[in-house]
Amino acid sequence: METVIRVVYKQLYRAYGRQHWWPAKTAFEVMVGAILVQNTAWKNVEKAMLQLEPYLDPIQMFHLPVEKLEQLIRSSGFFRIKARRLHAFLAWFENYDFKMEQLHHQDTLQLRNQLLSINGIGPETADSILLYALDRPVFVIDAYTRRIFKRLGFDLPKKYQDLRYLFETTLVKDVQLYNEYHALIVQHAKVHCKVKPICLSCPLLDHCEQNV
DNA sequence: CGCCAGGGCCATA
DNA sequence: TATGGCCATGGC
Repeated sequence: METVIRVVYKQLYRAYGRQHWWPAKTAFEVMVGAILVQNTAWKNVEKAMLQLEPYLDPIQMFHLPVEKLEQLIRSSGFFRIKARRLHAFLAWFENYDFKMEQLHHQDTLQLRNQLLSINGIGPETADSILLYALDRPVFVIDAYTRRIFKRLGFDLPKKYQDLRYLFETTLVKDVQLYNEYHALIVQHAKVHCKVKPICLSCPLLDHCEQNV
């Protein structure tokens, strides 16, 4: 299993190359995007981010009326819930004076627990923020990760923490590596393994039991 | 047209 | 602990 995790990374990197994620200008945008993209196509998030552009500042966004915020992020779906989640996140960020620098002083585990305590931020969103906005060595697990390895015929741990632990102990503890790997998994999912499991051009073909 | 996206919460059993 | 309903828009 551990070997496969490393091999899959090599294969994906060879097939798709460097991904340079997260697609956002600032760390704050990354955090906002991480919430908006929950169970949503990134395309829809892009439109919302465009609407949000004049308010892409934590203080301004926090003081936005929730109804206004709802309309701005409408295209990202679940807009009422997500507006609340964004606001809850910003209320937490206020504890750090809305400053990224303050966040950087905080311990990773502390940050993770705090993020998870915010209503609307679960494991994947928290870890996405930690990895892609705060450059912490945290491996992000998503549905694609489970799907890909399941297709390869492996029985992964069901619990999020266990699966994350597996990746983090198998791979070198490196921010750039975790960043690339998760990005590659998402990129791969966009091209292959979407609905039909059979893909002859799949870079993981040799390992995929569906194709044998 | 119907399906489903880079989840998470909450109510049940 | 483990399912199931729910949230909602837009691309394909």
